[in-house]
Parts: sequence; C-alpha cells; structure tokens
Amino acid sequence: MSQSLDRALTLLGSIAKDARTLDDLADEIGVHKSTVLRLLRTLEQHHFVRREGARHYRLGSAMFDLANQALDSFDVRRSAQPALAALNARTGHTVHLASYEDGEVVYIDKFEGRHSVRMYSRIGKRAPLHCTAVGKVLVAAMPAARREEIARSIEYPVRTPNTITTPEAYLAELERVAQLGYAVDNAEHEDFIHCIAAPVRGTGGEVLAAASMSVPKVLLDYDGLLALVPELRAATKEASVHSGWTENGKGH
Amino acid sequence: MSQSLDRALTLLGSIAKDARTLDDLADEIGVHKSTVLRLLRTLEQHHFVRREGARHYRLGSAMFDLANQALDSFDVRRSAQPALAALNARTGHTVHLASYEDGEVVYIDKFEGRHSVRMYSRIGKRAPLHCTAVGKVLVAAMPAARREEIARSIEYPVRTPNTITTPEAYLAELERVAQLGYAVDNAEHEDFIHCIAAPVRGTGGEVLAAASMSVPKVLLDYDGLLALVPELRAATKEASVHSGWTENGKGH
DNA sequence: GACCTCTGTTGCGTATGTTGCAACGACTGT
DNA sequence: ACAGTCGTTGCAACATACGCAACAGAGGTC
Repeated sequence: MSQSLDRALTLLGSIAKDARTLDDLADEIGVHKSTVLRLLRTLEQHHFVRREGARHYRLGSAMFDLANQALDSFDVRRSAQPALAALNARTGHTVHLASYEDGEVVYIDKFEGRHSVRMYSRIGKRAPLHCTAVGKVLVAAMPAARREEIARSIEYPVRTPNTITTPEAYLAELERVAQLGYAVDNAEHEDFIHCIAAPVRGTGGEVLAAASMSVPKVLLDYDGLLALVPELRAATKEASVHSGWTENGKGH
Repeated sequence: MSQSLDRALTLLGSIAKDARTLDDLADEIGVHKSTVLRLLRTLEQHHFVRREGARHYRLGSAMFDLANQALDSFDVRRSAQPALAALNARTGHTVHLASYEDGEVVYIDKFEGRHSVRMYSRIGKRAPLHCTAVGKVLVAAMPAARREEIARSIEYPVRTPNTITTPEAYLAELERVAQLGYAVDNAEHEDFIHCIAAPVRGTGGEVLAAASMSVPKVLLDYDGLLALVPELRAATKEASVHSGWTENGKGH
C-alpha cells in the first residue's frame, strides 16, 4: 500500500540477515541504490539501522527497544517467567513460551537448554501450527468451530516423515490434545527433536500461551520425553497461578 | 528524508507506548487518519504491527524477530551470557551488559535481580554516557583523543545531585576508571540506585562491552557495593575469556 | 426504535514526495 | 597514476502517497 515503507521494511529484513553493501541491498529489493541510501538515512535517524564503518549496516537499538517494550506488554511473559526459568534450570532442556498470532505460532520467550545439541529458534520467530506441540495446544484450546476453520485454512508442509499432513488428522490430534491437556510433537517439525507442550491459563481459565520443552532425541527417547510431562505441567500450573488462574475457575 | 517512512517509524513508537485509536495516532504524527490507516496496513503486511480486535494496535512479531535476530549478532552477548547469568544467580542483583552506540549506551542484555525494588531498564534501552557506570567503562576504554572528543560533544543533563556535569570532571573520572579497571555510578543516574561496571574484552584485549551490577541503596551501602567489585571482575574476566581474550594479550 | 457519535474504510483528483539517472568524490588495490 | 569500488548529491519527471469528503458499522443515549 505504501511503496517506500514497503521497501524500507523489506530492507530491514535484508539487513537483519547480514550487513551488506548499498548496491547489494538495492538489487535485493529492486530499486536504485540512491533510493536505498535515502531510506537507510531515515531508518538511521530513528535508530532502526546503524552504520558500522564503511559498507556495513546493522539493525539499530530502536529495534531492540521497541521490541522489548512490546514484549513486556505480554503479561503472560512476565508472570510465567519464574516458573519456566525454574523448569529450565531443573531439567536443563530448552523451554519455550509461545502465543497464537494470525495462523502461526510466535515464540515470546525462550530459555536455552544446557546441551550442545540445540534447537534453532529465537524469540519472535514464527512457526507452523500443524507440526509444533505449542501450536497444537493453542489451537486445541479454541472452540470447535474455530479449530475447524483453522485446520481447513492452514497449509500442511511436510517437515519430517512424522508431520501431520491433513486437516482430518490434525483435528483428531487436537481432540486428543484437548482431552489429555498436553501435546506432543514427535519429531514432526525437526527430525532430531521432539517436544511436549502444555497451556498457561489466565483468570477465566482461558489459554494465554503455551509452554514447551524441546529435547534432542539422542538425549531422551520417546518414553523418556513423556516422563517429563508431569514436570512440565507442574510448571505451567505454577505459571497459570501467577497469571491469575484459579483451580476451581473452570467446570468440566 | 523519506516522509512516509519517517511517519511510519514515528507511528511505531506511538504504538509501542500503548495501543490507540486511529485518530489518536493521526493527531500524534499530524496527518489524516486515512494516511495512518494505509501506513498501518503496510506495517501489518510485514508483521510489524498487529491489530487486536477493534481500536487496538500492537507491535507484531516481525519486530521481535528482527530484533532478536540482530541481538544474536552481538557475539559478546552469547559468549558473556553464562558468566553473567551465574553472577546474577549468585548475588541476586540486576546485571546488565551494555555496548557503546553513537554517543549513548545501549543495553544488550539484562538479568533481572531478585529484589522487589527494581531498576527500570530494558534490553534495547538507551542511556547517557556521563551518569552510568557502563558508560564510563566504555568511554574510558577509548584512546585519549576520542575520549576528549566525546566528553566535549555530549550533554550533561542533571539526573541526581551526584551527576557529573562538566567535561573536565568527566574526563578526570574516566582517567580514574581506566586506572582502576572498573567504574562506579554513585547514584548519579537514579537517586536510589548505585552501580559498578567492568569491561568485557575480546581477542586483542579490546573492550567489546561493559557489564554492570545495579543495587538499590537500601539494600547495600556504598562500601557494600564496592565489596562486590572483585566478584564482578571475576565474572567479566570469565566472560572475556569466553570472548577470546587471553591474559598476556596486552602489554601495560 | 430513531438519533447521534465515534471508529474504520473507500474512491478520487491533485500536489507532493519519491524515484532513477548521471555525474562526482572518496577510497582501495595494482 | 589508473581502474574499480562504493557512497553521495542535484535535478527533473513521474508516480505515489496524501487529504478530503462521504460511507458503513458499532455503541451509546434519550
């Protein structure tokens, strides 16, 4: 809708990958380098971009500033933090907190595992709904109609041999997740990693976010992973309590 | 330089503060609301902004994504993390990692203290050079000419009765910091908090960043704070080693 | 239930801002 | 000294983003 803004935002993406020369950036978004220069200058004024020596651009501090300011506004993040940090410290596994946004999952917090084999993720990263444990938890928490609507609308790209590939299979899986109260990603997203996830609830029992543990398969087999479920649920329960949830707030 | 981009970036700042109605945003940047709408739409396409129900806008995931992607590119951050986290866990005080950027200090990592009285800060936040311990450490590490240049060019807004207010006093302080190898902010930034900071060094002995501990005065008096210096320096030394620094890499 | 206000949304013509070009200057390496 | 980068500037032409005004939809009030 707004051309120059559109170009500038695309530019930010290119810069984030790694810092480049002016013409490279120009080629990448298909405009003249002088145009890029002017956009960069504006971005620089606002501290969205910073120049590092010659021919080197990086994202600037305004980026971090705004982002973390916004992250703070996710109240779940604050209230869940202690419980998740403790879970991470106790087990040594990677812990994620994720939220539903617009047909995808967004990681809003992360606690890095202690093992050398690590999952590649990042706060702010987006992931698919159909092949992540957090995705399943978040969608399973929605009313049946909305579940169906989402299941029909999303794509089912195959990531591993275990990936769910049809709306029907996904809906069945969601039903199971809703029953059990937790979800599993049995190497459906990445070949060498499996995860478990459980919901974090708020005052009215509504699901605010999903917390997960990701464990490399070489470290723990499937049964070993499932054995961690009680520990995960204890943590999400604690996080829920800190988020205003009360045991008797829900009926079924 | 680019009007629409300029407006859009300002817009992001307004949204970050808290979500508002269209006309409010329009008033704030002085344009017609239809213009704001179009800018927002473009921002939304790129996931920089997300609409939340009616009359509610928030920063979107692209923001977090890019920001954290960029934070990852600060290698110091990765390598210093374990040592600083340990320091934070051991002492319970707030630990910051900061870097110099363009006449200011930028926080690139933070480990929240366990006490109820907390310092208000945030990753990505910018702070002045003249009244922070990290600022002093970073500037003190520069060659004399550059120190002087910076000392003359920055402003000296008074934050507390203890704030340094002249280039001369600042330069003298920097000299002391360079000698001692650490810096103190004796309630020069905020009335009720004092800090100590020390440098984190890289392969060539160059200063990559500064790490600090911030302690409320009610918890620890000035002498108590200074007593923590050895612990802080042990942590920054460990962080430096992880960043490639070697003891004998420097001569004086 | 009719009226009013407040919000978000669209079409449209125009002026404004943005673009690409080409030329220049600074810098690097040979 | 020269060719080859890369960043930067002025300018003229055009496209684009702008403000306007009118509409739609949601709440609220009487």
